[in-house]
Amino acid sequence: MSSAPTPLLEERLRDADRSQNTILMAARDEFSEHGLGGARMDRIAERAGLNKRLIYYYFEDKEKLFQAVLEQVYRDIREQERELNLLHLKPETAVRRLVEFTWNYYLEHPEFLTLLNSANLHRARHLQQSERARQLNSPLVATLGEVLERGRVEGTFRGGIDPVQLYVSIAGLSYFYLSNNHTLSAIFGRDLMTPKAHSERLSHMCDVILGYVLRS
Amino acid sequence: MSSAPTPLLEERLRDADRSQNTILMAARDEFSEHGLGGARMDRIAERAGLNKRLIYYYFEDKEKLFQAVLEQVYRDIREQERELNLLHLKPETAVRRLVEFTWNYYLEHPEFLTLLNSANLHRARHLQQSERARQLNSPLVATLGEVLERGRVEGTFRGGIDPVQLYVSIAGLSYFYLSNNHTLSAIFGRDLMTPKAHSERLSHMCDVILGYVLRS
DNA sequence: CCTACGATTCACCAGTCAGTGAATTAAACC
DNA sequence: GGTTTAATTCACTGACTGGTGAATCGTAGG
Repeated sequence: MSSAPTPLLEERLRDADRSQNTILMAARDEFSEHGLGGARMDRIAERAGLNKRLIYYYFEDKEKLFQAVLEQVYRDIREQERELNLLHLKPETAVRRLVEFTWNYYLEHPEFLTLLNSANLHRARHLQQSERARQLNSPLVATLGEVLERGRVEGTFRGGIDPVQLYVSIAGLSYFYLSNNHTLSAIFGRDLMTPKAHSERLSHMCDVILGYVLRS
Repeated sequence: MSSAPTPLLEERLRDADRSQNTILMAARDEFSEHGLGGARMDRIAERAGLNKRLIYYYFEDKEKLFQAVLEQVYRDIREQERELNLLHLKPETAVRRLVEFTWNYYLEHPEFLTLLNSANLHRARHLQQSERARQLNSPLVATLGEVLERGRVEGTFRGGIDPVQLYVSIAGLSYFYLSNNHTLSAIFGRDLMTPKAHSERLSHMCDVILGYVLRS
């Protein structure tokens, strides 16, 4: 945004872009840890190391800030999904890679899961207002659809698979395990977050999804 | 709890059991709509039509009230799962029935999903303190384990299936679709809550799960 | 060097929130 | 009918909480 000389080592004391980003990251952490209702604006300011007034200066209010956080995290995951280049892979490899990527992404970004939960608790009204969110996500389904079609023509995949259903299933298998790992661990009396448990889960999910997609 | 004459038509003005239950139901609705952080004790009292002081009289504080709500909803779903009598069914029918039951239960009890999300946001600390929760849930895994073993012996099921993994997958396929339906609908620009979409989802999930469980 | 404007701080508020001490009232028991 | 105990109401509080008006300060451009 600024056309300033942007010194690489010498940091400016005042930098609007940097401050906005710092706030956004602090807000993402606060919202993901406490939910929209439990998040505190004072705590976000403290996390960011910036004055609370700045949050309102840049993001208007708590709701708009939450919306900005949501847009940012969606942008990030879709960006990384695009970099998978599923179209250049053998269909079977492409599906497996999507399963693995989804699992690893959720594992490394637990904040994404809780933020989505908060968004859904509020009926995703923060996304409905945002045109951007929809545009960001349609390419994924299109790509998956092409992969499925290619696999069908090739003879390895069964026909008639709805890419949306499949994507929801792939995401759901990872999401539920990781997002609900605390209740599940408590309920089943078994730690689901050990490296061993993780690799077992990933292998189970690949079995389930590929078993469904592949022609038998 | 009370050994009172419990008149069937003539309602007593004061009834501890009834009040506790009324509070519990009001709290369940409030927590499920707003999350633990967003829930308001005054609103719970208002929903229950009882004085707020009564909540503290019976449930001590907000945290303990939330814990009581969680225990109650878990008791309800496990009770209904037990009534499925999976052990008296053909293994394939049993698994299909569990998938259908899970789907329908989540569909009819959206509050269950949001409550679990809240519980997980708080790392399920409300359940860890509760011995009861663990005891309520172990029978299900045991039952599912027996069904899988019976199917394997019978020759229709593949071997080596972990009942916990399978249960998490069955639950996850329904959970993610329903719990995140608002973001998913917004993102994919497609209403996931029509009757047609529902029956398509159920049929897809049965394909995925039975395709995995059955020997091919 | 100065100036204009955007970035940041400060002090503050009105309303909200979880939680409580003490008074009051219904009902169970004798 | 009286008494005791449990259920319920009432009136409050102190700590927060989201949000803001106005002052101050850094810095880019002239």
